[in-house]
Formats: sequence, structure tokens, C-alpha cells
Amino acid sequence: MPELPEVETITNSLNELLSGAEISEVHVYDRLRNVIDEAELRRHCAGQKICRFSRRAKFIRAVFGNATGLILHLGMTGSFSVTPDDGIPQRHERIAWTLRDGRRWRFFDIRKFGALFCTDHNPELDLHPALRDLGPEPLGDKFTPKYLQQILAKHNSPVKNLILDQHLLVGVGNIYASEALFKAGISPLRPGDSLSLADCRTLHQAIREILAASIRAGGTTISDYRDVDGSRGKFVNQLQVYGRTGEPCPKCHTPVVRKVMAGRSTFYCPNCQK
DNA sequence: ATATTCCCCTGGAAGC
DNA sequence: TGCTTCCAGGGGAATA
Repeated sequence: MPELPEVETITNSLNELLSGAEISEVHVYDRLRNVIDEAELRRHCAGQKICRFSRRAKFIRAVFGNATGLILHLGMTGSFSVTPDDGIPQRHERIAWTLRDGRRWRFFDIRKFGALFCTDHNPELDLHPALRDLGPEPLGDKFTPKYLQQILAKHNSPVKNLILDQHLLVGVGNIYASEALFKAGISPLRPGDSLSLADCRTLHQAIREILAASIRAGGTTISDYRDVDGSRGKFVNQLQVYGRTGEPCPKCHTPVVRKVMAGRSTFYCPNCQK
């Protein structure tokens, strides 16, 4: 569910709502992708002040006042809310932090593909195994057309699969992979090492523009994704090919094709993506 | 080493 | 009204 724009949106909201808050208690109601030890999590969090949240790839880092923190991942269906604390867990609420100011920060996750890690150093150092081997940020300086070509040149698997690989490039997920390739006019089936530098320039720009536009729209809500306040992502109205099997391509009116690649649905126009 | 396939889990939509 | 099948914004382990 959440790709870079969704995680960015949620991180910004958490910052506004929870920066400076102090944690009093923690409740664990169910596992996520990893099993959460309630006693350990409570020991790690109790009494801590939350300084800030920041995003790295599709992870959210929470930095505590003692320079330790949390690393959170939303998986496919993770979401948060912050409400007055009534002490009652809601449906699919897996973890809850109660705050000294009387509020309750809830972590929901229907499918339990999310993850939560405690870290004993500042999570922004990116020393944790979950953060250590990630590729560059697509909106950052290290992501250049040249870099894109260098990594694609090392593989002959389809470019769509490659831009989903978080070791090569972070933040792009299944929706924005299809959308960026459509915008770039590049077929998702093209072997990575077949892309010219000119292709990479086009794709690089398309990835950046799509992600930036989606951040401005608060992300994409297909079904479960919600911002912390419950609002939906409006970029869904700007999707050109994702989920539009059989509908006319916005550019040439050829029916959009769906093809499963590496187990994930891929949408593209067989006419104008070469 | 690299590239697909399977699997984790729950629920909604579509098909019969 | 059911019951079954398919599908879903991710990613890690097992398998070729």
C-alpha cells in the first residue's frame, strides 16, 4: 500500500501531531511481520520524548530524546491514528502508545505485513539492518540519470522489476513503477541493460515528477491507505494506467494491458511504451 | 550470484 | 444467499 509519497505524507503528519510528545505506556495486541516483545518495547519506549519523525525509503524513523528510537514499516495495510486515549483497542489495532498528554498513538495493520524495530542508536544513522542496504532516495542528489543507467546496465531483468528493488532505488512501489514507465514511454518489459542514457534521463525525470506530484496530492488511496487523520490520497485521480486494464490509453487510446511480472500486476500501453 | 516463485495475512469484490 | 476464487501500495526466504 504505502510507497514513498504515502509514507512521506504520514511522516509529515506524525511530526505535526507527535513531535515533543512523551510516551507513558505501550500496548501490544498482536504481531506484525516481526513478533513484538511487549516488555522489551515498553522498556525501550517508556518515558521517552519523541523528538521527530523522518522518512527513509518506505520506513519511518522515530527519534527519541536519548538518541535511540523506533523504525516502523507499514507493509501493505499499515496506518496510524492519534486520538484521545479511551484505553480501548480498535479493530486491527496491533500496537498502541499512550502519551503523557492523554492521547493514544495507534498502529493498525490489517494484514500484519508491517514491521516495528527498536534501535539503541539514533535511527537516522541508518545503521540498523533494515536501513543499511537501501539504495538512494529518488528525490535526492545521489539519484541521477547516470546512476540509473549504471544500475540498470548490470541487469538484464525487466526494468519494472529493477526499479522496484529497494537495494537499487528506494521508494518506488508497484503503483508508481507502472505510472513512471508510462510517463516515460518505456515498456516495463525492457531489459534493464537495454536502456540508453537518454532513456534513463527520461525515466529519471518521470520517476521524480510522479513521486513529487503524488506527495502534493497526499498519496494514492486505492483501498486501505489513509493519512493519520483518516483522509485519502488524491493522486488516485491522476493515475494513467494503474488498475485500468482494458481502458483506453490516455495518449493513444490503445487498451491498457495488465501483465503479471515477478508476481505483481503491471499496467502499460503496448502501443506507446517502447 | 542473480532472477523468479512462494509465502506471510486479512478482507473486499467478483464469479457461480 | 451462500461458497469459491482472485486480488491487493511490501518484502524476505526458498528455489531454480
